[in-house]
Amino acid sequence: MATELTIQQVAAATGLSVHTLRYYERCGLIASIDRAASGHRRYAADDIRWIEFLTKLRLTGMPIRQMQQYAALVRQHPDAAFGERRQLLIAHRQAVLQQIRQLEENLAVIYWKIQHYSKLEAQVQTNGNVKPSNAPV
Amino acid sequence: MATELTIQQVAAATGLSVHTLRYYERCGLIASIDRAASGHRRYAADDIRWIEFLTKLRLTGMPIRQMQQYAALVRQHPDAAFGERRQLLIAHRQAVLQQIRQLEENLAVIYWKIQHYSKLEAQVQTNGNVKPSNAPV
DNA sequence: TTAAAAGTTAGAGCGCACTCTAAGTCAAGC
DNA sequence: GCTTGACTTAGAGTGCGCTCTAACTTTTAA
Repeated sequence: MATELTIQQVAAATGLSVHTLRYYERCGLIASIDRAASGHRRYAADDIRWIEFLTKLRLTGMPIRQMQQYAALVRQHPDAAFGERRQLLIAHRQAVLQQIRQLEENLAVIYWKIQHYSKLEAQVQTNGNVKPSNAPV
Repeated sequence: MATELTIQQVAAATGLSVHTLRYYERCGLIASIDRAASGHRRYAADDIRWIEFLTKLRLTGMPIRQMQQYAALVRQHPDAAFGERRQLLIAHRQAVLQQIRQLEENLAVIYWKIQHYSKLEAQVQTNGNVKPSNAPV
């Protein structure tokens, strides 16, 4: 096929480093990549798509271990085990939703604190100082 | 004051381990905690509130380094430097909002994939197999 | 009074996810 | 032909954020 990319091109395309690409292959996240006669890796379009999906799992906080499980399912049963794969993704989706909820909860406190500082600053502008407080600042 | 807690009580209250509490103090995230005559730490209510805020920063992904900067500002200028502290939190808020956006973007792909697996499974139910595809699975 | 539990410190160790190095092979341009 | 840069491997190193250990002291409950 015409579109066979070198490792460096794949790095540029996916945002991963060449080191990380080799690391992912070594630890089983990526199946063995085709080689040129020289032994150099030649990535196919499918490989790129798989790597792009992997990075989405990573960016949503899935640990390498779990990605390895998922990758193993895909590799061992390319045309089956959809139920298992789906279950794994559903569990992950739950984790991500939970993570977003937690971020939003804590973010609310940060919003509050920023506003609080605005008020204190305004006090400094008018009074020259702030009245003592025992609240954590 | 009546409400002076031991390190273990604070661990239970905040969800941090006693190790982490000592570590946070050692690296300057928490100012020196009062000691009993024995040398044992005695945490005041204010300390707990500060630690709770710290954990919100951590849980939203703020690195220890940045928390140290923030803690230093609070410690060095307890009744001033509101502008600087506010700027730091505003920058962090931006980072968190960005993080949430990214999670949501990638989550959409995971949703799609789950649905895709549902369809493939349905195909297996009716056809006994799936038609070959060159899309990454 | 004494055993067990909880506290202290300095410093070592760990798990994760990369990230880099060394020593060598291969490819592309002058 | 030769240099420069990209590629290969196995394995070592890094940074982060804890987490644990060893050796010791203090508190608590039986």
